Order: sequence, then C-alpha cells, then structure tokens
Amino acid sequence: MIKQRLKQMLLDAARSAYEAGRLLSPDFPETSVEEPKIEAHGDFATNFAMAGASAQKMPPRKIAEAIADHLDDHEGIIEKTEIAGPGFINFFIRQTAWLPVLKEIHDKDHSFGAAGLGDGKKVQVEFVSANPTGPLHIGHGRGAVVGDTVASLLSFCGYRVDREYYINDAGRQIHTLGKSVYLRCLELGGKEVEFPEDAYQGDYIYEIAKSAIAEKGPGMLEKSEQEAVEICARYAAGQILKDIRVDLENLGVRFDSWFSEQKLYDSGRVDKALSFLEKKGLIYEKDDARWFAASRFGDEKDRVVVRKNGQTTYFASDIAYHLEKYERGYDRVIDVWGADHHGYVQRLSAAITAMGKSSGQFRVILTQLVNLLRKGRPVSMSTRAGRFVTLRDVTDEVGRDAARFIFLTRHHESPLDFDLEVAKAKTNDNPVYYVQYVHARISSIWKKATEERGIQAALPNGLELLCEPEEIRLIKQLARYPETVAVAAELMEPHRVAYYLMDLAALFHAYYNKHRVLTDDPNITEPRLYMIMAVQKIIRNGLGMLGVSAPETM
RNA sequence: GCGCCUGUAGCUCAGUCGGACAGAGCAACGGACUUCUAAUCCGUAGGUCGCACGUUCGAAUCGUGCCAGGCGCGCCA
Repeated sequence: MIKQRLKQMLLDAARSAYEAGRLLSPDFPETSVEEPKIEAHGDFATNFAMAGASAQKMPPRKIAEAIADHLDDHEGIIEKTEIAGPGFINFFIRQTAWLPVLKEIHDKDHSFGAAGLGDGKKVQVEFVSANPTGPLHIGHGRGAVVGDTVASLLSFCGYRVDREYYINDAGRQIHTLGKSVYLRCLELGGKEVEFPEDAYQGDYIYEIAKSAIAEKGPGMLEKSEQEAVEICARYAAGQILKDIRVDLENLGVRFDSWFSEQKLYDSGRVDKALSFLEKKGLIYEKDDARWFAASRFGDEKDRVVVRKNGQTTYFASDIAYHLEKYERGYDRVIDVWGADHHGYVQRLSAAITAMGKSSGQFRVILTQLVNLLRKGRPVSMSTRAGRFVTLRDVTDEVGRDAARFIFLTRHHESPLDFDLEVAKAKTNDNPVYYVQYVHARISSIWKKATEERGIQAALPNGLELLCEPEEIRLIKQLARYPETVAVAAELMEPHRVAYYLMDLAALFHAYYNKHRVLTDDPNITEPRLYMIMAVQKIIRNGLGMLGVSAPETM
C-alpha cells in the first residue's frame, strides 16, 4: 500500500537527516500520513514535521525541508513533494503508481482487501436475542443487521466467527406468555375469562392459541392450570421462535447456533458459575439474598444474583452464559444490544473481568432506537393494544436490500429515523439503488462488450492510458477499500463500508457520464474495461459484506 | 439527582489518530438523454459544527461547565 510505503520512507528520511546533522534529535513522532481533503494538497500529507517540532527544537518548516531532502524514493512513486502551510509535507503520487491495484483486485477477486487482523482467533457475535414472547420489531432488525455485518467484517478480516442467538426461554416472561395463550385457549373454548393487563395483548396470541388447540388437542385444557400453562408456554415460544427465524432469514441473517437459557439451568451451569465466583470470594449474603461484588470491578454497586425467594436473577444466568462462552474457546465475545439495556453493560463487564478476562475480550455494541416513520410522521406503535408494525411488515414493504442498507448508513450509536416511504423510493434518497446501479451498469457494458465485440476477458493491457482525472480518482478510491474494511472491522463500524460504496458509486457515475468505455479505439477500450470490471468487483464485494445483493440488471 | 447516547446546511446524515478553506444526499433553483441503462450527471445557493470557557502551532474532534432531546438507573427481563 502506498501509504505504508510513504510512512517507511519518512522514517528512513528522518533517520538519514539526523545522521547528516540536519535534525537535532533521533526522537521522532509517530508517523501519520493522511489524505488531504483538497486535491491541491496532494495525494497524501504528513504532519510529521509539526509533530516533531518540540523534540527537535526547530521550526516545523525547517524540519520538513530536511526530511524532504533526504527522501529516498527508489521505487519512483512520488511525482513531487511540497512543503505547505505550517509545515505539512504534501506528496503527489505518480499516476502510474496507482495502476497495480487494478491487477491486484482482479487476481485476488473475492479476497481483495482481506486482512489477517484476526489471526484466526475465535470470536462470537451474539445479537438479536429477543425474548420469544412476540414478533420482532424494527429495532431488532437494526441489531440483526449490525450484528450480522460486524460478524461478516470480522470474518473477512481473519477471525473465526460464530453468530449466536440467545433464547431467553426461562423465567417469568415465558410463563406470562404461557398464561396468555392458555387464557386465550379457554376463551376460544367459550369460557368467560378475565384477561390480565400484564399479559400479552397482541392478536398473535389468538393465532397461537388456535393452533395450540389444534395440535395439542382439547385435552390439554383439562389438565391442571399449571400443567396447561407450561405446555402452552413451550408451544408458544417454539412457534414464535419459528417466526423469528423466518423474519431473520428474510433479512438475510442466519445464526450458527441458538443457545437456550433453560439449558443453562438444566445443565447446572448457573450454579457452577455462582460457585466459581464464590470460590473467588466475590459472592456474599445480605438481606437474605446473595450478591455479586460488582462494585469491585467498576460497577456502581453490587448486584443480586440469588433473590430472597431463592430464585436466581437474569444477571446470574447471564454470568453463566458468558462464562460458558469463554469455555467454548472464544477469544473475543461481542454482544449487540439495544441501547435501552446500556445500564446493564457495566455489571456484565464487571462479571467478565472477575472471570479474569481483559477488556479487549468483551465488547458490547449498543444500537440506538429506531423511529419508524411514514412520510415524516411517526407510525404509532402501541404495544399495549398489540397493534404495531413488525419487522416482517417492514421487510415485506421495502425489501431486504433497502432495509439493510438504511440500517447501515447510520452510525449504530445514532438514533435512526426509518421512513417507510423513503425506503421504498427508487431515488437518491435511497442510496442502495445508487450503489447497485453501478453494478448493473457495468454488467450492461460488459454484456455489450462480449456480445457485440466478441471480447472474452478483461486484460491488463495499456493501463498507462488510464490517465483521465476521473479515472485516477476512481482507481484511488478502489485502493482505499482494504483500509476501509480494516478500520470498519477494527472499530466495528459497518456504516463505513456503506459510505465507502456510495463514494465509489458517485465517482463511477461521474466517470460514466463523462467518458465512454466502449470506444472505437481498442487500445483505450481494453484498459477501461479492465478498470470498470475492477470497480464492479469491489461493488459486489462491498455489497456482499453488507448482505445486500448486486444485481446484473435493474 | 446520577449515568450512557445524540446535537453539524431547511430535512436525513458522514466527518479516521486533533490538521490546511466544513462534506454528501434530499428538498430549492438552472442545465444535460439520436450515445455503454437519466434509478445517472453538471452547475448555483445553502453553516454561530447546541452554548461558553479551557488545552495548543492548530479543535466539529480533547477537557470542564451549562442547554436541549432520547434511554437507563429493580431482589424485572
């Protein structure tokens, strides 16, 4: 990568300038090379001289001159350097130095830009994990897409990634679900029932009740209430989970494993985790309850793990779950939660620190809430009345590609306004089509090239003829792909890839409108075809990373 | 009251490790289709980066204090 080579050259230049007596100190700052916003400032610039001014006790411009004089560009990638402003060194790269990236893209194809950052380490990304007590809503959709894409990014960057869904199938909510269904069953059987306010109100409960009667038989209702509720609970959770699976599949999200909370209890894992902490002296008894000393690990206060009534808390099973994750051999564990759970982060982090794990081994990604709008007006979401727009409604209406792309064009910690009408619009309000259109346009050109001109393959001939400014800009953008993906993976910010693709698409459309690829001159047609096929590969790879399709025609 | 997130153009949002003159799309206005797909392109206009102070060669970015919106502060999940 050109940037890396420049960094090395700078460091070498600084050393030889010091040896030649032009610099006073061998203490150099960390070299930072970045791309200036303005093209007139060159392809790359460094603040090396300014950052080193205090150590050198010299004016920045003097330092910059010394370094510039000692630059050894034996590969010949630099056209010229300039010293500008308070002491920036600006580099102008020889245009032909950009061209090799095209061949690299063609050669490496799907794996272009794949970095070995992860070094084969095992990572688990746990996301969605919605309670199986009702349909998914749009907020779950956001978490699903962010989690899925973070997993893809990490996987591309050399981690061994598993996607997991944690099923909260133990505890009171499931019991409430069972009771809700049971009562609806009785109601359907003609009995007068009082339906409590804290039960699940939605119409889907009726649907489940109907099929429960059909499948389990009316005899179910003759058992004791406790037994019947239990049957209803398990049946309902199973049905809802089935629907959740379908909803996620529709969004292009698939999990490697579905982990049951109930199994943690059944296998004694919760007790095991608590005694593990107890042995470390981190569990104590107070007010007839048992507490974990979370405050010793940065949490505000200690937290109850076993209640006065002898039942464990959700926190206890979560500790057991995370302990189990590490026991399964995951080096890093990533949880994607809705922002409404952020109060929970510290206590779980505390528990994980208590397990002896470092902060780098656990990360919670919080996704902010989604406001669902239609034509700028909030869509009413009354959970109490059981009347709300589900995730399925949304994907059915706007489609997977648009839904995913919209979730990924915001930083996940920014609240998101999701407007159904905008999501359906096939205009630039909806950049997914803008990006996909590049792919389709290139397919169309290629089709024409093969069918009408008998061209068989894109070959790297005459690339030095790619010297239009729009061509150089496009190729430079292609060269940015590896770094974009690496940074997105490292920071777990998938939106960076989406923005990268929009920028690439803009450069391509601008190029397309100004220059023809298929010309009467084969000498110019060949390299241009080679270039746009590289663009197409990056678009395809990038969209694929985001779980968005790359259509041949639109 | 305490904690977390957010605040950038009329709207929706980017802005990397503190870098040079603040970025895109939409909306507005004016242009470009006998051409490889106009789901496109070109141009114009649009800013107190919530406010104030501080840190320094340099702040949308870091620190402190305010303001506004969202969320959270259970022996709920």
